[in-house]
Amino acid sequence: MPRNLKDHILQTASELFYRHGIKATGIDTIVKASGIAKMSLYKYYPSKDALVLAYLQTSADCMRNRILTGINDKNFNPQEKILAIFAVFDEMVASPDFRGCPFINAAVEYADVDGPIQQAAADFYREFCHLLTDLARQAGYSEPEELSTQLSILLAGATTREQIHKGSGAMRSAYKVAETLLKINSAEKALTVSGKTPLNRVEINKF
Amino acid sequence: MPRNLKDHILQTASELFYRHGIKATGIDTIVKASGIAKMSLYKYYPSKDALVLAYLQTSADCMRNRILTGINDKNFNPQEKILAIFAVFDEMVASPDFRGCPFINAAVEYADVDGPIQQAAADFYREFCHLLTDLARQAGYSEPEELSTQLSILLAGATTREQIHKGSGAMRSAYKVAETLLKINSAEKALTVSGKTPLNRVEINKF
DNA sequence: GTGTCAATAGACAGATCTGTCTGTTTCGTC
DNA sequence: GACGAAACAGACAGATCTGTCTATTGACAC
Repeated sequence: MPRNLKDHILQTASELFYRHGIKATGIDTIVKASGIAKMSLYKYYPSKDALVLAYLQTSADCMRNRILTGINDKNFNPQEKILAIFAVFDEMVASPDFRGCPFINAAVEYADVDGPIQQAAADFYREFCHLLTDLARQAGYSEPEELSTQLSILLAGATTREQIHKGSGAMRSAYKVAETLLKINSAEKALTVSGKTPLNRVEINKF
Repeated sequence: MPRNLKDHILQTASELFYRHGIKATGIDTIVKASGIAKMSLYKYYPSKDALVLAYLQTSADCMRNRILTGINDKNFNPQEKILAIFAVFDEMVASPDFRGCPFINAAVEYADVDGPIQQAAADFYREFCHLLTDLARQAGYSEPEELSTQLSILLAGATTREQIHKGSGAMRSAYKVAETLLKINSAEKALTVSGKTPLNRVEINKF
């Protein structure tokens, strides 16, 4: 059912790369699974590395979409948006197909290569932290970069833990910690600015 | 300089596995790097998988040693021991040879294999969480398992982040969060038990 | 010296992987 | 029906990987 051959190849390859790992997925496996000819694959993707890069690209697009949809659909304030990101991640790890973060996995598989694949993985991570920092800044926190680092650590750690022990509920634990951090930093910031503790407006409570 | 041939092979293999990845390290590479004959390797380790398992075993031993040394040397109380674990991890990620957690990396490389390698990785993680839970219980926290989950998330997340972006100081951020969590949960526990807030005894401040 | 045994050196088999090449088939357009 | 481009089918080269095999070296006990 390939509406577009190039996309069909990429989609099949992406599923296999994510499920079994990149190095464990050979070209012949992709060719057989997608039911296309090997020459067609090499026509659209001149090498396996090119295909892997495209896979990481679409993974980044997909992730970005899910996150932005999750935080922009309802009219959340910045603080609520941050917590909504944890809800998006909780959905992700709950999927039966979940097998960790594609970027971290790729970075691990291409250990010593300081090439485009490592770069792509690091780039997405950087972009993601940037989003968190922006939200923290918009929410008015005094140390947005430190806070976003802490939040990204929680997300990466819970993702990893769910990868090793599926269904451990790690993302919900991470959510609780994030809630705490937002409350505390919010209070600190308010104290330094206005001298009194603001209301706690974090009441999404998806969990 | 092989005092013991078997150990020498394992040590060389371990360094290569950790630095370049397991699948990226071939038997011939190990043979050349260690300066031994291939038959010697297969005499002591009947397959590459056996060598990988031994690698994970020694990694676990090494990690366990460092952690236990870090928390048992001085006479820390349980709360201080928990924070001392973060100090040990901060030392680890600061090493120029640091390239992430060997167990997580192995689990990622052997994605779909539900065999002994995945098992060994999951086992260490479980054992480690157990230690954290015990310490949390000894410290008297009301929800030791939830707390240990949160702490392990912080450690795994900071380890991952340092792997992707070396020298980002993620472990110190994780340390700060851990400190906060210990304070807060300590207060909660004390309130439920005695009705008043205890002194904050966490004053290691290695950072 | 001689026998024994661990270790070496390196060829080898068989499998697998990436990437190329050669035909053949299919299908839309004229 | 005829043409041409796209896709298929699969053999093939060359590299690499695991694991085995043979022949040789070297050291130590007797």
